[in-house]
Amino acid sequence: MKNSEVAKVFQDIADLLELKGENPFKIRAYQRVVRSIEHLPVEVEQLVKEDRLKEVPGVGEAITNKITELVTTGHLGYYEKLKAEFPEGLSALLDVPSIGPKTAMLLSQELDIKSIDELEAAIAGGRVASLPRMGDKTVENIQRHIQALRRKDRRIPVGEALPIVDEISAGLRGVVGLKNLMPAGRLRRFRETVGDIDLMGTADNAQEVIQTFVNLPQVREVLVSGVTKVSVVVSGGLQIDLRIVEHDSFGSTLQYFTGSKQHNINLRERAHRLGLKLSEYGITNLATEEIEKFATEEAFYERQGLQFIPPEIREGQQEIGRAERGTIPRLVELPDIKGDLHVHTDWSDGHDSLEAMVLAARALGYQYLGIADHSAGRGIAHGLDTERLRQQILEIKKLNQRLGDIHIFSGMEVDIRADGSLDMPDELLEELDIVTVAVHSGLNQAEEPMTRRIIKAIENPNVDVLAHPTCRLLPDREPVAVDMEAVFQAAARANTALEINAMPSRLDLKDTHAHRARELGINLVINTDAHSLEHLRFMRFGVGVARRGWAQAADILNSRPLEEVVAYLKG
DNA sequence: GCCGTTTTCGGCCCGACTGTTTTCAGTCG
Repeated sequence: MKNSEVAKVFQDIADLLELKGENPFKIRAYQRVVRSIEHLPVEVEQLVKEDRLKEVPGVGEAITNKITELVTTGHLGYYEKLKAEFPEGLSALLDVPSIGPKTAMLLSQELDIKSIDELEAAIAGGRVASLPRMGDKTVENIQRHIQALRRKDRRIPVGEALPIVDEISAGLRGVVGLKNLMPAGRLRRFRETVGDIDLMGTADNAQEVIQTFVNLPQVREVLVSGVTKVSVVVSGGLQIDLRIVEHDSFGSTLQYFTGSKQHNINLRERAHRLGLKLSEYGITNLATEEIEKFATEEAFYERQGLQFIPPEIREGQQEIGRAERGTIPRLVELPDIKGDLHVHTDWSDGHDSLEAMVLAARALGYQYLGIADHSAGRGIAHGLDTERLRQQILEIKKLNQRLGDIHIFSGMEVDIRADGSLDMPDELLEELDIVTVAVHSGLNQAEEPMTRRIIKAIENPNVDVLAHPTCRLLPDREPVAVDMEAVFQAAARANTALEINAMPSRLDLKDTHAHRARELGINLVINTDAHSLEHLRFMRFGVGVARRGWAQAADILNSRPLEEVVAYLKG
């Protein structure tokens, strides 16, 4: 049973306990476990086998027993019993913002409503407004939220959101006295998708910033406009909240709005034990009632005796304990990246020429670039056959002689066929500097053959890198069915590197996978898979994923200098 | 249901907003 399925069951349990009006702390305990499971680098099933569930934050004896029952029998008695107490589908009402457990139960008990459709019908019939504490405004509000939910409430990939922030920031650059403008929330933590954008900044004159902001050409609608906060919808339907705060409390405010929620809860619980109270305004000494303000996050963490915690790892897992002991590593950063080892050119389905891609990489300050056009099996992508690949190898040789200051690796993104064989003969692969392999077709294979297929490719001695290992596409296409733990074990044995594909729609490996691969000592490589010059800039998204997986520069193959990469590829 | 430099019981993060209220319940982030 997959972690996501286990997490779903416990999320359901939390929802049902809410409907039941259970002890809120018990509910929170379940919610905490859901978040822990979602961030787990290993499969829950494996932890059960090794009797290590207790190591997961928030998992105690009772939940250990429940998880064990669930993954070993595929069934959880407690959950089934709980479900039977409520009408099927009732918890779906909780998906509507402004409807919580109390309202959902009221609607269910008084009006026998158990779906969003039924709720809409009841509103239209005026039956909802007749309930106690249900005024016109409340009903209107619910209706609006249902419509928003129907219209489009999907999260967008971080790679689409960040360029919007860049544009907005550019538009606000002219405002005098505006400082510290930056995103908070999921975006700052580089979660792979975001629902809206939180922007924060400090200013001498908040009103001036807000006025400029609401008049930006991207702004389509202003939802709320207050003294220090404004919410707008930009073209494309994305909501952006901008908050302007005081310079001297920016640190604690930014920290608060960056989250994650679980990180902040853990931080506050700890602060409480130290006699302190944390809020977005600063740190209050509980004994003296005095409040201390913090202009920077660094100072905010330091006051609590903690090492600075990078936003990408603030997920309420191990990070606070590590910060206490001062053992948070220096995570990889964009400037550490010395090259890109997976780009396409117009030899296959890329937009730009080989030389143009090389020059663009050089302009980014890279020491090397790996060409990885498709193999012939990708007919639709003008994949290269053996003849054209030989020509390209020659072309790259000439270019390497002509340009002294950047090294070009000749390589290929070779298709892994359904049976695990490669779409290019081994003799030719031996001539290449770097061989990257990837699955592009037959994505619906069952887990067992798919796993065998990928492992067979990983174990080919000519293969250096497995690209976008799960083939998922954000926000819609699910990853292929594959036993990732088996893939990791095979990659570790064969010393094959695994790619973190930085394309915003891929981000594959994802954070938890990168974490696990790193634990096993597998080399990671962050590639853009660029199909045009502009795509080379996707690198920062891959770096974000690597950081979320706690990766250091030493874990990333393409953060090493040219000589070391050459040595690795020869080995 | 979890957890411990107040350790096996008694706590459990914090503040704001909204709407329906006349003192607060419910929801959210």
